[in-house]
Amino acid sequence: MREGPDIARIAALIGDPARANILTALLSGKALTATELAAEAGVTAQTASTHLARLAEGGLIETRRQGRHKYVTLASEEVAAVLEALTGLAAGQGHLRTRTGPKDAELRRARVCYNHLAGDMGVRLFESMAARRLLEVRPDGVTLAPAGQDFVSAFGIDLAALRSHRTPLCLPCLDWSERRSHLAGSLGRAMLTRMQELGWLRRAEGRLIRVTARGETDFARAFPV
Amino acid sequence: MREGPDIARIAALIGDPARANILTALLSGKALTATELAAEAGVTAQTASTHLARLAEGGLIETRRQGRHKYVTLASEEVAAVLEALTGLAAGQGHLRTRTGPKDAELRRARVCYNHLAGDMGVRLFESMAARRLLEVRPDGVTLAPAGQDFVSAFGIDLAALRSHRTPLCLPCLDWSERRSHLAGSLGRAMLTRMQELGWLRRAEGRLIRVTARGETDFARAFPV
DNA sequence: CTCATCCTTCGACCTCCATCGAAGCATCCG
DNA sequence: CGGATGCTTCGATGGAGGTCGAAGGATGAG
Repeated sequence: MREGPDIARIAALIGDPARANILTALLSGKALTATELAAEAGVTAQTASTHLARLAEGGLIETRRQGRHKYVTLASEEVAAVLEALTGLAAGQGHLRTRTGPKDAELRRARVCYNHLAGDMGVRLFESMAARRLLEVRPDGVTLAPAGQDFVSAFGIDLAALRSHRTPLCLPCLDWSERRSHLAGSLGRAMLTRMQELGWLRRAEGRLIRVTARGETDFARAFPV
Repeated sequence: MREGPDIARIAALIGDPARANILTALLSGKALTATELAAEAGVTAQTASTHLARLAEGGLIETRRQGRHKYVTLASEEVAAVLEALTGLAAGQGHLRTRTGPKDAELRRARVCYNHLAGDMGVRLFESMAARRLLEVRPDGVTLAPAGQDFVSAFGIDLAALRSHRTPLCLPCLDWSERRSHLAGSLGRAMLTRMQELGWLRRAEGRLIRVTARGETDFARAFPV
């Protein structure tokens, strides 16, 4: 018997293939219904129901009832961090469950990581803003510099509204495909949705993102390397 | 059936209490023998043997035979990162396996995280060096600045010897107790052992570290905030 | 060589739990 | 009010795997 937090309890929850599929699907940040998750995990609605009950009791997901639907999201960014760390370790071992299809290349390029932009594009955005001193990167975290506030507002984001939330504005998030940081936090979320508004990106199935032709050129101009 | 890395396989390995105990014990960075780990996990030698075989086959640990002893270490820093992330999540939920003894406060103060200094002291060291520009902290990683090279050499560390290893020199590592970064990588390891040579620290049982009186004052002088 | 220590393999037991069929609620629609 | 959809609970089944006793190598000590 050792002291310390009970990591086995949490790891065992993630350790079932059906539940791991559910959690991975939720990494997209979208709130999914129970039946959608059942299909995603490849099990019937009954088994998915018991899995969701377990995950909720274990504090990994949060559920919210709306009419006769049950919407499910990850409970916190920390849960997402654990999942990304696990994904990174599994990917590093080269143990893929199925052979890597053409989707994987797209997934490495641009994808959604708990509601913010990840992959190659996410890293480019983060590093471009850091290099131009729009973001202050310090060991204890990332903050938005004064010049960055002007930049972000000009980009079409309502900073005051973001600050009214309790969630932190800027957070770094380590990428499993690029092994470099990208921008998380409420600002990361807002920038992703803003890019969709601008018609730069379109969400495909799962956490995949498709970049439009205009998005390609405008992104390169707005976030030079 | 989803694409992507197989995180369930790894999570299931961590998800057994006995194996989780073994892995947590290995977070100290020390190479432990199979029987020591069996005692640590609270199981007999036979069951520990099968667990170790599974963990090795899953790529989480590495073993090395020396005489009739079998020494076990974690396979990589990435494995340690996953374990620390899980520990952080579990600690955040307040789900402790046993009640927090007086040891916990000491553990938060100074401990060993896969062979480098973590806890409050680890964070202080990292931030002191970053503030004095001895470390260059950038979004894609941490490097040792020229001034930092002189500092580290004066501290009594053979940089050339460290560079000859394949492992990276500097790595940031997120702390579960402090939620801030501290210094990992081969330099982090070297600094920990150097502090032990200087008589600043003494290793207690597990991953706990005791700070000597001289270490207290000398550390504050060498790494001011 | 002989004994002790460390570790592994084998076999048997037993518990846990993922899964699905069937039925039961709750909600929305017409 | 029915009928349909989304979700949950119950019960039975089956399989996976954690556990330990017993026995068998392998290594080192005397």
